[in-house]
Amino acid sequence: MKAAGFPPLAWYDALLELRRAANGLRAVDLEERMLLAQYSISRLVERLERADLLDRRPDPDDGRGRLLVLTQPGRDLLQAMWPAYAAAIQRHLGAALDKQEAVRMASLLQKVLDHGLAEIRP
Amino acid sequence: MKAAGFPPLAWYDALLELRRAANGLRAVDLEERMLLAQYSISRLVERLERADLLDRRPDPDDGRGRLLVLTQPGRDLLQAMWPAYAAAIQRHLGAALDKQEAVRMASLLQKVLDHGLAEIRP
DNA sequence: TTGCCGTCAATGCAGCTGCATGTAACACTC
DNA sequence: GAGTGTTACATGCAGCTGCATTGACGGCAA
Repeated sequence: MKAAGFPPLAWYDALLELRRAANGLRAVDLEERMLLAQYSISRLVERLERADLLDRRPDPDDGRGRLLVLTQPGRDLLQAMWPAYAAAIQRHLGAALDKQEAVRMASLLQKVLDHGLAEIRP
Repeated sequence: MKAAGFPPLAWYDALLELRRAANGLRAVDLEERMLLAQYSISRLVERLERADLLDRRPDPDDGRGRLLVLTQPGRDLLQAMWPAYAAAIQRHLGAALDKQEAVRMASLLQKVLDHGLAEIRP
């Protein structure tokens, strides 16, 4: 799935969410949007910061929180990544299932997902 | 999916394959049976050996190969693991999909899998 | 025999997950 | 305002993946 030489897909996801939220996100918001565990977000953010793709600054409204904000390199990378990923997704999934099959697959996976979430947050 | 306090599912798989092959397997055979990458097998085996679940001995017929053989603790663990995993699988998948849905899901996943393999081993 | 190539396996590096636990800041109650 | 509980985030530990490279051996052809 991963386009060689490019950062992981999760990085793309995270950067995308940050770009959508013009004023930065708190980690907890990113967690919700990405459906990742708290510690996964924490470490993902750590790597992204190390790669200079985002800034992690204190939240003025909540001393516990951190505001995550895209850096310019983050924006640039986001721009550069999309074409490669679109092609990979098409290659690996698009080519395997036709439209109707993809819809069925999505609906089945959604059922599993709902079930899983129901168990996690009852 | 993981039953708390038990080793990972992959360990169970590996031990099971070893038990099936009465005279031990070479790593390359385990690789084929588990559909894991060469380095994944190598490291999985390393951990299993460290946990004293298998022995890794030189293959008399091929100086490059290693023969993987279950130890007694390996056999015992295998015995102990099954009930817990069966329950977990039922809980997470069995309860989410009815029989017909499960069959559809399996067939769709198989298509994706076939497609992926076709690309990897053309 | 020697030389080359392919095969079997190990390993460094980096990203990711889950579990458990720790720390700091907030919020609510008495 | 102190005590108690909750929330936001970080982190140690261990298992796992993928990529790239290496080392050792086997097989074969010149």
